[in-house]
Amino acid sequence: MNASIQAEIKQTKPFDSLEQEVFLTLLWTADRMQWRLSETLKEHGLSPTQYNALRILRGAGKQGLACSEIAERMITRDPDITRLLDRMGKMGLAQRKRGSQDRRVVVAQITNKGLDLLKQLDPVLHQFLQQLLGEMGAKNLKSLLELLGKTGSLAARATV
Amino acid sequence: MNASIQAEIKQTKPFDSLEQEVFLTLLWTADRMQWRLSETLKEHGLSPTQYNALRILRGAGKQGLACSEIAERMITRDPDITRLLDRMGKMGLAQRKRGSQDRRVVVAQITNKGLDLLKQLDPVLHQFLQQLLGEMGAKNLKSLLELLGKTGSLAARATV
DNA sequence: TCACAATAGTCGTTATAACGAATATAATCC
DNA sequence: GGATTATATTCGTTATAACGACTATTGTGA
Repeated sequence: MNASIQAEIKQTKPFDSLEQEVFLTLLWTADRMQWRLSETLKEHGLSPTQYNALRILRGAGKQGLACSEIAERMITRDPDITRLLDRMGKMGLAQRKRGSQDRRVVVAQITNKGLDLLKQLDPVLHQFLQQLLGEMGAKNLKSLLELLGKTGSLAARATV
Repeated sequence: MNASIQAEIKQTKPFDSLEQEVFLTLLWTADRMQWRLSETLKEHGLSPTQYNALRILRGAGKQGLACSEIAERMITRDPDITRLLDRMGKMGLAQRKRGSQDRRVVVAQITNKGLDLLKQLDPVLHQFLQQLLGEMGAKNLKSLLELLGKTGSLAARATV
C-alpha cells in the first residue's frame, strides 16, 4: 500500500518498525506539502511562515495580538516573532505598537494592505487545497483528521 | 474529536474547509514531531537533517552514495548537500571522494565514527518512537499509514 | 516600599537554508 | 571531432532560523 512512499524516499530496506514508518511518512508528507505551499505563496512574495502569521493577525481583528500569542498560534514554531514582524512591517503588511495597560507587551495588527493581500490569496489557497486534498474525499479526510488528532496530542505532550 | 488540536493552535474560528483542517493539522503535527526529534538528537550534537543524512549513508554501505542520490532520499529536502556534508565531514561523521567512473559525481561515505554514533542512537530513537507513537496501536498506525500514503502521493505529484 | 523574581520583547551572534551563478565533466548530435 | 547540451556539484550571497544574553516592565512578598 505504501510502496509508493517507500519508493519516493528510495528506502531500500524495510522500516525498522511500524512506528518509524509512520513517523517518516508523516514528516515526508508534511514536508512535500509545505514545499507545495511555499511554491504557491512565493508568487505573491510570502513565505509560509509569513502567510501563517498574517492569517493569525487577520483572525485577531482590529485589537491586534501580542507577540507571544502569535507565537503560540503558529503552525510552525518561530522563536523570534520580533524579526518576523520586522519583515512584515517592512512589507507594509503589519504594524506594531506598545500595549497601553501592560507596557511590556507589543501588540501587532494587520494593515489594510495585509488584508488586501489575504483577500487576494483566499481563493488561491482554497484552490490549492482542493487540488492537493480534494481527491481524498470527505470520508478519508475525516478518518485522517481523527488519527492525526490522536497522534498530535501525543506529540504535544511534554512527557517524551 | 480534534478539539484538542484546535485548542493547541488556538484557532478560535472554525476552519474554512475540511481540506484546510487536515492540511493545518498535518503540518502542525509534523512540526511538533520534528521538534521532539530535534530535542532528542540535540543531546548527541546532531540536527534532524544530519541524522537523516547519516542514516542514508549507513544504508548505502561502503560504496557510498552520490550527493544527488542523498538529496533524493532525504525526508526533509535540502538543496545544498555540499555544505551539509562539509559540516558532517568536519564532525568526522562522513567523508567524500570524487567518483572514479564519472568524475563529476562526488561520493560520500559514512565513517566508523559515524557508524558508532548511529549505533549509539539506534536504541534512543527506538525508544523515542515508542514513546511518541506506541500508544496509538498497530491498527491505528496502519490506518494512518494508508491514509498518509494516499495524501502523500497527491502531494508528490507535480500537477499542483 | 524595596528587593527579587517573573514576564515580554529585543537584539547580537552564529548557524543553517535558499537562490543563483559558476565550474567541471560527460553525453550527444551534427 | 568539435560545438552544444545536460549533469553534478560547488560556492558567493542573501535571508532566515536558532541560541543566548540583555532591557524594560510588572508582579510579589518580606
